[in-house]
Order: sequence, then structure tokens, then C-alpha cells
Amino acid sequence: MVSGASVFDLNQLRRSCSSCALGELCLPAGIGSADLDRLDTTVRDRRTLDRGGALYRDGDPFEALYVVRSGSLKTFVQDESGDVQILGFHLPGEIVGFDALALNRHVSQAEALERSSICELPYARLQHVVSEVPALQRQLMRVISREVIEEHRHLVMMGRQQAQEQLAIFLKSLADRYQRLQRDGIALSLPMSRYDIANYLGLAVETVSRLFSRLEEMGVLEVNRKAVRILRADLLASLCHSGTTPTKRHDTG
Amino acid sequence: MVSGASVFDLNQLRRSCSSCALGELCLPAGIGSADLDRLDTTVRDRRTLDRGGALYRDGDPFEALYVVRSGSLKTFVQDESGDVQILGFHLPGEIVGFDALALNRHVSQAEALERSSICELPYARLQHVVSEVPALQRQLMRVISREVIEEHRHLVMMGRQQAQEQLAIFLKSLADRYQRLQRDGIALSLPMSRYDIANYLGLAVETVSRLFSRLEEMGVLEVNRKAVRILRADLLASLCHSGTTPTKRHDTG
DNA sequence: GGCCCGAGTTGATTTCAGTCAATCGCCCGA
DNA sequence: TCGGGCGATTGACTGAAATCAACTCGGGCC
Repeated sequence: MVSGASVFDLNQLRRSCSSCALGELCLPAGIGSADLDRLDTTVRDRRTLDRGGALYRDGDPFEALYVVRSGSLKTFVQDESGDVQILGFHLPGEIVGFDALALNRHVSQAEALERSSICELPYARLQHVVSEVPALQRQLMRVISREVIEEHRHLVMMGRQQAQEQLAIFLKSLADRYQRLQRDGIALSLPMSRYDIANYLGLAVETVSRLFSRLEEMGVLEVNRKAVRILRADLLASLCHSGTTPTKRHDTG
Repeated sequence: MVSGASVFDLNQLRRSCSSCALGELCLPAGIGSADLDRLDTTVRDRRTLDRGGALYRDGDPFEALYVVRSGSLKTFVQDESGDVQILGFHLPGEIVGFDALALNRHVSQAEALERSSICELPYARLQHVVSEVPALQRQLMRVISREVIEEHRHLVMMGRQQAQEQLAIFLKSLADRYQRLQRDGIALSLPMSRYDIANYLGLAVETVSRLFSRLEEMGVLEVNRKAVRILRADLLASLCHSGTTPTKRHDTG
């Protein structure tokens, strides 16, 4: 039984993309099955990271793009004085490492928030396959574009004046992403700490903590540390656009 | 004389990239001259936008990438209630329009901050050339990666708790970009309004105005509306890291 | 099991930035 | 040339979030 499972895993590993449950969420979306086999050959292997384990560090040479297979990551930049800004939280199916394309070395860092499994796409191989499979090239561009758009969402979130709006948008967006993964979008178990959330949103930890409490008092959430249950998704959604912020209105400058 | 200039412009138009002064700053960086000629064939033409003129709007079908040739643009998203978040200011040599790759339509908007000249790279043609010139494909990826990194800088700026730090970083970064364009990095003439700056940084206009005044009092700047002269670049640089923000320090969550 | 540490929460206080309001002055167009 | 309007500045005030501080709780480790 045990050895049987192990053999199964090996096969799984060998035909990673074709059989991967993430399917449409990952790079292979919209790729024909023949091309999919080609893509399979570029996936070197899976790496497992423990909580806090580094996938890449600032300055590391660019070797590969990485797909989160299970678990979750955070990416962040850290300046010379040690200040951190978290750039994103990455759930299964999401690809990280695009920051290294420009200079052939990473200019940010990626770390596991929990025990995570990662697919590695060595860029040399990927580039080779991409040059032979135009559909994959387009798909790769689409994926980077998604990354750009995701960062736009982050900027919009941070641009809000009301901290409560920021947190509401964050939680709603996280819930939506879990739901797209066919996971529970109501009973979340946040993989990141309050410190991470605060940093991600540009707030103080205490503020985030207080906001969780306030949302609980309002009956929007049920909060127990990392376990967060959304009781009133409608209210949460309305809190995302609450205050009319005249500063932000369009103004041909 | 007049018709002579016109003929010259036409030739210029025809051999745009090869003769463009932007050279290394734009897409052609690191491309051989033969490939450069190939790239030239993909540049449809130049468009001129007046101040406030739209390059593309939210929902527009994806037709091309655009290079700022002269002038400057702002890109922004606008939600259903009209709230705007400015995503970036774009100077000559910079490419915009990557947001549309994911869904084949734009999910943001681009508008000229002043009279601007834009090179249009129809994506269908670009893709064709890219498939024949692998170096160009790599270069295109590098350019998108630069866009991602630029957005990281924006996020880091917005994440700062002190508004003064945000503005200092903004000004320093803008000065650096102008200098890279071989323009004056000391005597800036800001193409964007105070409203734009405020929105970009997630601040109120009044705060931005007060900060300009404060920086002037401190002897860092000389401010006259859009004309800003950096008197003490060293001080400006030090203001970029002023407050030690313990919240932001790295913290394994 | 008990201890210890760090994440998380809550409270008190401060401060900085947002808001409201008034005014200036530049630019553009009648 | 003269208004008008908007961008920009400045002031007064308010309020929300940061800061400082104390404490709780839970999990991991011995």
C-alpha cells in the first residue's frame, strides 16, 4: 500500500501537467494535449518548502519560474535597512519569479507561508519549448499580464483612504481566489500572519487586529485567529466601496 | 523648406526604430541591426495625443502596444463608482498596454499628460516578428518584467507610513528617470497635476501641496507650481529612508 | 505537563494626514 | 483685455490610524 502510493506519486511526477488538478488555473490553460506533453518535459520537478522556507532570495540568479502546486507563498522586497514590503500572496496555480526576467536575477524574495509544494519550470527549457509552441508563448504572456493586473488590484487596495475598506477588499479578494480554486470561500484559514496582512496593506498590525474585531462586532465575520468565517458576504462586499473618496474621483489633471 | 522637412519626417517615420533617439531605452535594446529592421516593419505609425487625450480606454479591444516617443502618459483604473487609481506615469521609451494581454481587451486606461507622440506596435504584427526573432521575444519579456518591477517600486512607495517619505521617493525616482533620458534631473517640470500625484501616492491633494511647501522650507526643493528644482539631492535621498518603520521590518509570519 | 515565546488583542494617547473652507494666481478663452 | 474657472496653496479643525504599552492566549519545545 505504501510502496504503491509511492509509485503512483512517481508517475504523477513524470506526467505532471497533464494530470495536475490545477489544470486550467496554471500555465497549461488553453494548450492542446500534444503541446501539453511538450510542456511536461520542461517541468523539472517539485520542490517542497516548509513554512518560512525560501524559494528564492534577492540577487539569486534567474533559473526558473515557479508554480505553486499546494500551500501558499508570499513575495516581498526588502531594502538595505531591512524594511519589507510584501508584494503578494500566492495560491496554488499561480506563477512567481517574473521579476527576474529583466536582469536575469531576482530582485525580490519568495517564501512559503506554510508547507508548500512547488513546480519548477527551468527557464532555459521553457524558452526552448516556447519557441516551438507559439500557443504557449502567447499563454506565457497572458500569465505575466495577469500578474500585472493583480498588482493593479493591490495598488487600488492600498490607495484607499479607509483602512476598513482595504481589509474588506483584501478579504473579499482572498475569498474569491479560494473559491476559484474550488475551495471554501466562506470559512477561510488565512495562511499569513496579521503582520503580513498589515504590511501588505501598508497598515500597522494593531490596526488590522482592531479591524478584524470591528468586522466581527458588525457581524460580518467570525474571527478566531487564522480561522475567519464570512457570515455576511453582502456586507463585506458593500464595505469594499463604502466611503466616497472625492480625492480619487477622476479629474483630468 | 517646409516640404523638405515633411519628406524627412516621412523617412523618419518609415525607419522609425533604427533612427530613433530613444534607442537603448525602448524595445530595440540589445537587438541586432538586421532584427531592428524587422522590428521597424511592425511599427505602424506615430499617433499624436493632446493633453488629456486618450490612448486607450477600459474595455477597448487589444490592438497594440504603445511606446511613448515624446511627452508623457498616465495609466489608471476607474471603478464603477468613478474612483480613479493612477497606476503609473510613463516617460519616453516606456511601453504601455500590457494589461490587455490577459483578456485581449484593456482593463485600464491611458491618457496623455501633455502633447505626446506615441509609437504603435500592432500586436498581430509584433507577434509575427517575435516568433521569427527569438532575441526580440526575450527582450519583450524583459520589458514586461521591467513593468512588474516598476509596479513593485510603486507598492513600496505606497506602503510607507510617512507621506513625506512617499513624496521624496516619488520625486527622486522621477528625477532619476529623467536623468536616464539624458534630460535634466535637477530642474524638473512635472507633467502631472498635484491631484495626479496625490492619487498616485494615495494621499490628499492638500497633503501633497503642504509637503511640497515643507520640502521648500527645508531647502530641499525650490517649487513653483510644476517647476520643481532639486536643491539638495542628498537631503532628498535621505528623506527616502527617514523613519525606521518597525512594522515593515522583516518578520517571519 | 509546564514553561516560554511570540502572535494577537485591547487600551490610552499622540500625531499625522484628511476634511472643510477660503483665497490666490495662472491660464485660457470669450 | 478682462473674466472665469480650475489648479494650487494655506489655515483651522477633526478624526482615523500610528504608537506605546500592557496583557492574553496558543503552540511548540523541553
